[in-house]
Amino acid sequence: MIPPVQALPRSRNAAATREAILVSARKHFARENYENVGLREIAGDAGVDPALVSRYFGSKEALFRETLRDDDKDFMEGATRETLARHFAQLFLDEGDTPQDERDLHIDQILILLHSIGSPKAGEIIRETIDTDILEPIARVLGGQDTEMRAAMAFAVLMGMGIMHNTLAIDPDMCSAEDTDRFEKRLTRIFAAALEPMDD
Amino acid sequence: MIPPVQALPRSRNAAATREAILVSARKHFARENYENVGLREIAGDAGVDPALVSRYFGSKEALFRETLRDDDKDFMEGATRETLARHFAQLFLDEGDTPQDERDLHIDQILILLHSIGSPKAGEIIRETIDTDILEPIARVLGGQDTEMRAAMAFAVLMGMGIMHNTLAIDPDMCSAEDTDRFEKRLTRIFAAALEPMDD
DNA sequence: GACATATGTCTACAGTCGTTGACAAGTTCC
DNA sequence: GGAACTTGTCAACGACTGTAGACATATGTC
Repeated sequence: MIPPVQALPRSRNAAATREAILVSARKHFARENYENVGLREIAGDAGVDPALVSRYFGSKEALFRETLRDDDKDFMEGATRETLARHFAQLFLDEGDTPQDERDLHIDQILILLHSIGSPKAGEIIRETIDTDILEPIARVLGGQDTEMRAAMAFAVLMGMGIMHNTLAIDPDMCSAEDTDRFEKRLTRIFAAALEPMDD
Repeated sequence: MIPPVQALPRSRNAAATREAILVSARKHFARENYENVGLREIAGDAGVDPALVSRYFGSKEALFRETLRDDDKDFMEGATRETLARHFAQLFLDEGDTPQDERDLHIDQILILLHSIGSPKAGEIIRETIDTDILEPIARVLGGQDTEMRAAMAFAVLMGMGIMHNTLAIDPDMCSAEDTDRFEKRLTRIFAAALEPMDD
């Protein structure tokens, strides 16, 4: 189903195999639940013995946490207070001008969040990640009243849409280009309602 | 942690114990992942041998499906095209005039959906439930263009907010009554943006 | 009371899981 | 070439899971 991450025999190199395991783990966690991903599958796709995973990362939980780590991740980059709503809509619609592999990493990481959101063991890790890597950056860009509230609500919308689209695979059929256009317009309108300060 | 559903010894009564198992299952699935809920826990809280669960419901999957079934469930009852946005906001804010136990059942069922959304085995069942029990009723009330799309987007918002609040327990701190008020206003505005027909 | 049936329990199986410790095979350095 | 170290494999443990079949016990009927 999922193509092996690293088929070629790797010369002995701790850093490289560690990375291969991490990449394989990201791929799997982005497709399935925390509890439904086995260390044996991760190791298998990385071309490695399952025991190595435990030894390199300590535990499955630690591996999962590592999976979400990203040193230079700022997905609000380039967004100003005025373009926020459109920025969010683009984020969901997979547009914008971020380089492809960086974008893929971000998408995988968001998918990981969405898939394991209901898992008690992964929950604490996910909560932290959302707090520090997502909500705070959003709130920092926002001005005016209720920055925390608005950030949380906007991300809630993004999350709901993401689950609808990726996890549940429920999509209103948008056959024509006009349909897509109206969807995008409405999406921007919703994000605006969540993000913009109250005017009354 | 979770108090036993039925502590008293039950006289032998197939229908009653079946119901007790179902109630216990609902409680557990509303608090944890599909794979993290064991038949032994469900049976334990129902005061019953684990084997009985398999015998009464056939399989864990079938039990889960039964958990979501509700013969007279129409959570759009009383909503008109004009009051929709407020109806949704009230649904989330736990207001309205539905009787308490019926409301509790609905909330538990929604929590079940949210918690196991990432589980591959429960996924198909959840998808069906959302389609027939939620999206279609919403779309039926809506008029005008893009009824499916608007229904899906409104539910996505509801789902995102629900996960934020219940599963992730992330809430913008709303200390004062005015905070809550502004939250409610914004929520209604978001739902309106998702539900109302485009006017341009 | 005795039988038949419905209801519930007990034991155990086959499978999966994460993790560990002993061992093998490379690599590096003297 | 041999020692010291790193890197990877193997086998297995203990804990857990959903489920099935044999068994026990209560209920209902004659």
